[in-house]
Amino acid sequence: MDGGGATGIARRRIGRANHARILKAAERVFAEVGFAGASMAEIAARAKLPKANLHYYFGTKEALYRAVLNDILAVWLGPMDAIRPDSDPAAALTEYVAAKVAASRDRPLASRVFANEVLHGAPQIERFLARELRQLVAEKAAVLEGWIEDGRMAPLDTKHFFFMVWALTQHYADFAVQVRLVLDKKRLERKDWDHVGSEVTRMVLRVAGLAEADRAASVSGRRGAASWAS
Amino acid sequence: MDGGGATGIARRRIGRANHARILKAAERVFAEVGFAGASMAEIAARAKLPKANLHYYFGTKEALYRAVLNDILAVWLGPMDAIRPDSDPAAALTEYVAAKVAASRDRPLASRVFANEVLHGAPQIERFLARELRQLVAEKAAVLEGWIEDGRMAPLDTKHFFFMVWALTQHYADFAVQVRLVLDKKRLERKDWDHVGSEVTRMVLRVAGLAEADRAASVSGRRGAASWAS
DNA sequence: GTCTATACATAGATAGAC
DNA sequence: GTCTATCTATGTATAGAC
Repeated sequence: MDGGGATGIARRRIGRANHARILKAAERVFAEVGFAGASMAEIAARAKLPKANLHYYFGTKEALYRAVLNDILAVWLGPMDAIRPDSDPAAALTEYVAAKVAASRDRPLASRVFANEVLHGAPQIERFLARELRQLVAEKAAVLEGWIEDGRMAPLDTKHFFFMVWALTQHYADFAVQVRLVLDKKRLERKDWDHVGSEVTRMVLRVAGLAEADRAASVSGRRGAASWAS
Repeated sequence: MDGGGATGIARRRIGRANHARILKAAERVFAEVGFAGASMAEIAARAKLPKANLHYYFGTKEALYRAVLNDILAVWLGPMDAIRPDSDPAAALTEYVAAKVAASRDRPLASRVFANEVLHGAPQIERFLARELRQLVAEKAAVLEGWIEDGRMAPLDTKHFFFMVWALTQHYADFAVQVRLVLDKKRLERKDWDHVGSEVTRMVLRVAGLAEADRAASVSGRRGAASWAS
């Protein structure tokens, strides 16, 4: 990591800037054509840097790809923080879905890189999925199970419930072209994304037995608050 | 397409067998590593045929890929036939979901090839998505809208409802590795797939306001049959 | 730290004997 | 119709001047 003639400070500042530029360009290219389809030359062109610089900073194409994935994984699980034992179920799920939809809207490239990796067998993140993700899902699924036992949420398989939320929300990033073509839109505008957010939220809340209609019924006394507990 | 010395019949029989072997091997390789990652040499090895034969039958890698996609598209939309105006909504949706889950279970490779294609911008099937798929969804969405108007189904955005069913069911083929690792299973057995089927069906019916609990409530008189129509 | 030139491997595709 | 040998392009990675 050392060499050159500039001072350490200047070197690091330039280094960080280039590092970030390369990561950004790489995320775009990996998202567009996948790991196998991406070429270092294309990434270098997007980053407006010579090809050799990429190898100077990251060594190999695989190492660069892992760096991109690493950036993604940290961001990817953040929204799950909304699920806590003391949260109001409807509010927590609404917040979780909103955060996941926002992620698909604001970082579709990250979603596609992740999807491509898993689609092809997760060769680079298998351990992450088997450990961190598995552990996190186990924890959050336990929270939902607590809510279900307390009659605060409709009974369901909590792990498959998470699969549903992921599938639904990430679909709008990963299958964006299909969504766009079926809806016959040039691109999704802000209002379209707001609509996606409200529709997905509605679906998730209905699955959890927490939709407006259900809650209204509950409030009006037609269905007791603990009616799911039976 | 003509040459050789064998009779037309024998030639075609051998030709068809090889044709099918190549398509099968190609589907597997394209599913595993994507279009860009697939090599004609690898596909030839899986089909146990010399590389040159692939070019003899299909010309180019892209043409072979299109042939694989073509086989998939026909199968892919079949399940939508279950959605008809005169169907019972709950029965039709149950049948539709069951067929889509069965497709993910029985033809996961086909699902992954399709997912990979769409994920990377659908360069080969853009026209199909913009025409056939768009038209089909418009038709079937209209059927659901009819059910909603008649108070036979909860109100929702019907096109996004289809996105939900696709996302949910195809998730189990496309993200199979993640599902397997999170659930800590070596592989999904028959009973696991049955469980997936019942959970996904339950979720979809709840979204449509047609779940057991809702229907029971409806029968017991706590909620009128037309309560969704308001 | 940066960049040009290049080594070496593998890709898709085809020629031409059988 | 089948298959071996080969052409040409492109890919990753690195050497070495600056």
